[in-house]
Amino acid sequence: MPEKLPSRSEDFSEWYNQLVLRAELADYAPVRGCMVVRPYGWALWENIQQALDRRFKETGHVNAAFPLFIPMSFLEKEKEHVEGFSPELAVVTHGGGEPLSEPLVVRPTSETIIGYMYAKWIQSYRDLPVLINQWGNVVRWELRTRLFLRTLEFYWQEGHTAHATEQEAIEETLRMLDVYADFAINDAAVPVIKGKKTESEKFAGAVMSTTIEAMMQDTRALQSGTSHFLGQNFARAFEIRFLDQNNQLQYVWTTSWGLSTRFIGAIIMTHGDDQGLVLPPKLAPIQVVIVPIYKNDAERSAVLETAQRLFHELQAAGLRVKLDGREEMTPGNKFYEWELRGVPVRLEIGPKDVQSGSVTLARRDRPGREGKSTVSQQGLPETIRALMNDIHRSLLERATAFREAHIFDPKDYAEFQEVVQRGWAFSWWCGRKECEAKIKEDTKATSRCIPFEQPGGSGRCIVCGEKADQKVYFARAY
RNA sequence: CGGGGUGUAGCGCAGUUGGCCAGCGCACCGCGUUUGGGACGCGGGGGUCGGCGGUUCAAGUCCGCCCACCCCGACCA
Repeated sequence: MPEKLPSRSEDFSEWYNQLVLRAELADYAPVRGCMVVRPYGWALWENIQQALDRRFKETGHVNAAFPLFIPMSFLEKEKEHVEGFSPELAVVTHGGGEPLSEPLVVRPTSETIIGYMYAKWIQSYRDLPVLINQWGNVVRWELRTRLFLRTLEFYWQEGHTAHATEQEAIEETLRMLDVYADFAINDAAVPVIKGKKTESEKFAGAVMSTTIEAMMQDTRALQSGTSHFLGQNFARAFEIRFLDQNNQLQYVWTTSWGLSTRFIGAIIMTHGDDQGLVLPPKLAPIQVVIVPIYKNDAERSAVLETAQRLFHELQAAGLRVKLDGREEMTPGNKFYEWELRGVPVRLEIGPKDVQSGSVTLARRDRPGREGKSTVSQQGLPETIRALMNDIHRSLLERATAFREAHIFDPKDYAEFQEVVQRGWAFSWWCGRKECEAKIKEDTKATSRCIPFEQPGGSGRCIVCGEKADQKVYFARAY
């Protein structure tokens, strides 16, 4: 039978790589750094999309689609933007067998081409705000790639909004960060910390970048979603102007915000265990798997009849259910397989259950015997709903407790350098680039965010000892 | 792009100082027996040994070049 997964403690990154492949979330494509998202992985992504899209619609956004190709000159219109992205651009120089008069960039993000269109569409304050989101793919020519975490091409959504006032654009930026945090916590059971990026970590072309940061089980940080206040930078670059109520020509204020398939990596590394994936119930492609157990034909037909009846009952109750009727595989083998693939709830139905009107329930967040219980077939959908809520709650609690146990408040820089190798440091920082750079140089840890939730007061910079009025999370990051 | 490593069946590997027909485990296909935590028997299919060139009577094995991938650094959602 398939060998065991490497354990997280012996080799976390190998655990991750093998898990992605073996759970059939994704596979390596024939192009270096590119991945194929397999049906199971895509189903997970579709559930993420639905959860987010619903929230985008609720907050007044509409979807649209912009081109994959962007004229090179567009990128060059915003100075910081082009400086940030030019090293990682894929550029198309030929089309239809002829050299192009102007190279086309495969979009690394769409601020520029959307800015160009907004300039055409926006004339008056009556046209504002523009609240558009796009689901799509982008390409960034990364040097070191990992499935889901960093690939040359990835799937995401990017929201792009334009507003009449700075205030309104900042509010939008923060509102969408809240949407991400709400999704992460309440749908993915991934606890996140909301905050601001430092100058050196912010998006190329942004005035302010905000982020949700999550801690993986190896204690590294993963930026799981970002929302940017772009000020008038792109408005000026693309002449996005409107006439206000006083007939004055003004530049709009824009925002952009994105969450990518990287989030799948966050789910894997937040909840996964040594048996495999542990998917949060609300996003799991299969929420309940039914494994029938029998020895002979008589048992087989009785068990399958019950299994099918319960399958339809659960399906009718709106649960994503799978009945695993494969004849060639033993139940034990199926248990291992569905555990590897992270299905939150497993239902075992055997002759004894048929007899007594019960089923055996196994919850994925507690592997082995410990997670098993026998429950009545009566009211099974409700029982399972309650169980899934409990699983969600316990995943979130466990991940939060893990994170809290690995956030440190080092007393001095020596201790800082030590703790940042086994967790995050939450430390005072004076705000100077040099101190931030020294940390990166000495420890490979970077500033993750300046959390909105601050202890208040002031302290001394962990590096230079100068007065500091903000505390910052520092961590090694993906 | 620098440092290190690996390329033999889908996956994991073995293959002696070069020697006849390139092997093993798992997976896969067929038949039968099995099935409450990774079943078993029998029978099968599957290979330009990463690529190109060289040395040799003879290359998976020796030499050169190239390619791909993995790990470590510089860039990053």
